Amino acid sequence: MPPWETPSDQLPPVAPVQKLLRALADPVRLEMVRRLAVDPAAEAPCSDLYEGLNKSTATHHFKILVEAGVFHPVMVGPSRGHRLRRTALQKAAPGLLDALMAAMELEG
Amino acid sequence: MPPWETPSDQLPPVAPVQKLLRALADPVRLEMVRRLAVDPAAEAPCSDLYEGLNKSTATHHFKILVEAGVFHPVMVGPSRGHRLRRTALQKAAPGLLDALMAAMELEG
DNA sequence: GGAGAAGTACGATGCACGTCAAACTTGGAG
DNA sequence: CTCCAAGTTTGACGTGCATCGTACTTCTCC
Repeated sequence: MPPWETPSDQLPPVAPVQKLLRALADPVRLEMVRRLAVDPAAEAPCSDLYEGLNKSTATHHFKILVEAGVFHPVMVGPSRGHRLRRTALQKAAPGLLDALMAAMELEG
Repeated sequence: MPPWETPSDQLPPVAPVQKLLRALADPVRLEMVRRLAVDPAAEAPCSDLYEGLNKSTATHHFKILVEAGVFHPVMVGPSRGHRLRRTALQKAAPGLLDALMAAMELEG
């Protein structure tokens, strides 16, 4: 079964804090997360999450975010895409995502 | 004027989120922060913040944390040490430190 | 079925960074 | 003053990782 068909209640666990931080501590990935975080649906096709970047580089970053449990691969219409695992993240690191978004908001 | 005499209201600004995350996304440094975070005084001599690590490596990590605005160099009795800049952090990234500590608590 | 778009897989490359050892600095204790 | 403990500085080394180009897969649409 391809990853984008995995039911939401059987997703792999979110990674430990340390790995989570490493996943978020890259400008490209942080921007990817931000874009999904401000999206009401919290999901978007791959190409909506980056710009001016080689496709293979983008895939690399997606992989890291998925393995950290931040993203979950989904189908968005005809294209592949990713969904932000809000509730899982909130459970594993309560308030972390909110804090990051707030901080990014503060500094523009 | 040596850095440990800088008055608390003239400390350099906390780094932008991205740099903050990079500073925290290392197991050694995260542990250093945790130790100060659980300390009521929020300060300790250098040697209390690490173990089994070369001194120069520790200095290297301290430098990164100071430059990110997480630590502030102070004198702790006769030795040098560091203080966790709680309020500055709370202002720059509200809830971030709490979220991290909570997450670490959750996973033991 | 064929063509093209959208992602993925795989190597290669270059730089950042975590680590250490050794030499230097500084503050206290005797 | 001398010695020692505690940190810092500097230089070297190895690994991890972000990036890219190219080749491959897989989907959609005609």
